[in-house]
Amino acid sequence: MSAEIPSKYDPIQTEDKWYSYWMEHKLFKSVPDSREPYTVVIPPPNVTGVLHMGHMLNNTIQDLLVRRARMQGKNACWVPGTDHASIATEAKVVQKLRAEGVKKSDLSRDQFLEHAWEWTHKHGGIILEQLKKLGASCDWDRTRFTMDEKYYESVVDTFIDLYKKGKIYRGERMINWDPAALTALSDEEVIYREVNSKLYHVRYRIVGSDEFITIATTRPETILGDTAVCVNPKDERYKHLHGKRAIVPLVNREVPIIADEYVEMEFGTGCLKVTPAHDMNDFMLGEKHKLEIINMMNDNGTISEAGQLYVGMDRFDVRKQIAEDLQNSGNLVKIEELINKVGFSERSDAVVEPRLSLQWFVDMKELSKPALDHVMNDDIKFFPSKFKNSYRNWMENIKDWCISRQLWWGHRIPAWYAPDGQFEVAKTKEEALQQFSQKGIAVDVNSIRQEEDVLDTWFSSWLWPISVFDGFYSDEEVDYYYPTNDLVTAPEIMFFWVARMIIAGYEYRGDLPFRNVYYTGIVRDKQGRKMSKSLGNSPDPLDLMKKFGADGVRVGMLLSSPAGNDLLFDESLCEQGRNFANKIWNAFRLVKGWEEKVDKNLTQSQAAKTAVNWMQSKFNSTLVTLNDDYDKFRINEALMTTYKLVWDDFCAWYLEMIKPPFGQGMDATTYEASVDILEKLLGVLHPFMPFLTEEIWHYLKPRTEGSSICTASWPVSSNVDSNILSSFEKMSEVVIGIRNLRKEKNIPNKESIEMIVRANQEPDKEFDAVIQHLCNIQSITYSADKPTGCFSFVTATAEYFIPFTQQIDVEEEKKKIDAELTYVRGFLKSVESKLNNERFVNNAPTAVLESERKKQSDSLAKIQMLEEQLKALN
RNA sequence: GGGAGCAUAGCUCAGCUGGUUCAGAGCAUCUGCCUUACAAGCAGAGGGUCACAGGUUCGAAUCCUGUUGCUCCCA
Repeated sequence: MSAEIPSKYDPIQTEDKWYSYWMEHKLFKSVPDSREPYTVVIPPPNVTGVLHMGHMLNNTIQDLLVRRARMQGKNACWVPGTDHASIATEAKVVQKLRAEGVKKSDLSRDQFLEHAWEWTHKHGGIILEQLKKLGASCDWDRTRFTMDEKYYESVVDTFIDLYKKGKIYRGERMINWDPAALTALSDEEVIYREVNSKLYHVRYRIVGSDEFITIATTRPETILGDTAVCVNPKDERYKHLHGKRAIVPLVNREVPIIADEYVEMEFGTGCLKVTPAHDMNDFMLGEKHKLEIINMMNDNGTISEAGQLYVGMDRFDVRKQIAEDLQNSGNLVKIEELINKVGFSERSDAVVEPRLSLQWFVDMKELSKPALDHVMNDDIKFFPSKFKNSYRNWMENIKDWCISRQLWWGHRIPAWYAPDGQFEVAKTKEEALQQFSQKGIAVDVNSIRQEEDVLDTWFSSWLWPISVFDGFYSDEEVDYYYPTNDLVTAPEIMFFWVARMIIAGYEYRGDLPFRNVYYTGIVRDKQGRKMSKSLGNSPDPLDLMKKFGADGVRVGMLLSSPAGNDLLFDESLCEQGRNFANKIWNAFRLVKGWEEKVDKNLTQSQAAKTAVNWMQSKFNSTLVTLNDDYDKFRINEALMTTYKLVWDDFCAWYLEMIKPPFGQGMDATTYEASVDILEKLLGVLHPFMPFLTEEIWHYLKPRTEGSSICTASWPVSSNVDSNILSSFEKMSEVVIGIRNLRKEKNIPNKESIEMIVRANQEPDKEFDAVIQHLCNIQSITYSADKPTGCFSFVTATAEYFIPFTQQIDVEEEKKKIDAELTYVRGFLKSVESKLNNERFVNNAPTAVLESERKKQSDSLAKIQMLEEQLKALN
């Protein structure tokens, strides 16, 4: 046997073999049937993305949940797919074309889209192939893409529906503008970073006076668009200026001096210039105080005609130039260094420009209400629940959602414009024409044109849990699989995606999209830095899997990642995972090796019988804990529970307890029980380590073609004998005592010894045979008297004696007993101080009191034993 | 500026409704072992003022208040 089964587990060979087997036998395929469904939809990765460590963590957890559910007999359905990721993908295609010397502006929309599709077909789906290496048990027949024909249609239909309901409108609003990508961004696509800036102090002359007022700004170029100066009404320094006017330097425009609580008196000079067209807060001030709006910037970040000066220059060049010009005109008071936060585009990394722009919006106020309520009342549960707070905070202050993007790659907005600018929202040009004519607007096929903009990527992904089941056009699948069960995702996209799926779920299905949301942490490197391409600190997941095996990496990922906490990734975690795999492998080799040593004539030894009984109870009681860990999404604890059950209980204790002495055979009863236990262990291990467990499962017993541990049953807990569990605890104390004694006294393990036990209560002999087996003890005798000429050690309930095999150091022994006495006396003192406290005795619950009294009597007995030992030595 | 969270062993974290000397786990470290499944292993050991200061209580890592430090989200 050992010739066939290698001594080290080799993951590379087995993984591909079993993944093909699983695919071949369609073990992950799901179609609606009479079973309870268990559904998970994958957070669709970018279609042209490659697998990174974040995906590894996220998909390992999903696979774990799905595999367990499948074993529990549920109809497990994990839907994979990809997202068209409009900005990210378009940027990549633009970049690729540029490298080939083609500018996007030289192409027509259709030509560009052709390139984009080509790119998508070439690079799309790589990531899905990589997920298979990880062992992901998705139903690949269901793979969806957010720009699939049907999916595209559902996005467009949703737009039209919301428009008809009055939830979508077109309007001029302050939006985040990306001057590099030339597109609007949603608030969530703006990343704020601290940068070193300069705070320019600029003085404005007061009209009709020689007095100046000094404002402070980090963006002096926007002076060109100033339409007011603002101070805090409570600010004594400026009270005399309320209602007066100031002159904007260089452009010499007269603007009002207004007062508003918004101004912070402590910041800068306590005086603010107001540029409503180029700052969110200034825009609000402008609306409130009815200020003029001067849009002094072009979409590419250069100064427009309205700016009067520096027309056509870039905003950052102007910033330098205007500082000089203000200096020359005598208006620049001083420049301070300042660290402030500046918004950058998530995609192009350009400094975002707040800009007034005509865009499409979703009115979120009403739509979001059920989504808030159903999370707050736990219809949808968040794990960990702390994320409910930020969710509520966001939902209660929700802003309208800017959904138009000035891009080509994506779902084109179904709006049609007449030459005069009037528009109709309709699915097709024909319908649009009809709608125009119904309103008496004379247009024809050639005069109307479709909106150029596409929709925000998230406007398609928010339909994901419905659209993957064709839920907008057919009930068959969606009625069965929806609501899905668990969503596993990163907290970073709680607002982008999770919140909006919940909104769409209630709007279009009248029901929650998923019952539980498990938020994973961010995978960071050992030093706590985010993994990124530029830092080069992210290992390649495929390399890791080659090195440690997919199972090893899976275990490594889960070892230290409690829900919502960041994971400080270190290869040594995968090493630990690989070592665990090897440990299981060797345990299996040991058990399997006994198969040919089974001797039908042998009867089961008492030690083995006890061991089997104990292991069964231990397994069953641990399974209860394990199921509870899963139910509470304590994933890493579920792993640790399993890890200890296998490594400590099964390998370190059980296998040693039943291991026959060298050269002897194994009885059939114990062998069969062991195979049975190992099979159950493989069951609870399978979600963590699918490949290894499948390999061993097939070795362990003859299996029929097509059978798999993937669809074997998750073990069911039964019969927990709590007596044997507590007897085991006592036994392990004794065994550790003997091992220590042997070590201290240099009594080799091979030397068989006697043991005498003096118990202060009815002795627990349950594990005596096991103790003899584990510690090479010839006989255990019980005695009321104290034997002489022995080493000894003491547990809570008994005293153990091993006869001397050589001279002993009396002083050394006395020292040890003294130390133990000191400890137990201290313990007793702390217990008695409680018991002597009348208020404790009167107030503490009976159970607590009783346990204290038990402690008292146990330690009194122990002290007596130790004192006697000491006396005996003297 | 607004909101949320965290602080426990060298590291990563448990510690659920206050109650075993409650101060735990895994890893790392140290010591001894190549013992016939496994050195990717076995047997042991050390290591912490539970951030700080108060308070509530018979009893606080746990509940309350303040302080300090850190993180995240939002503007």
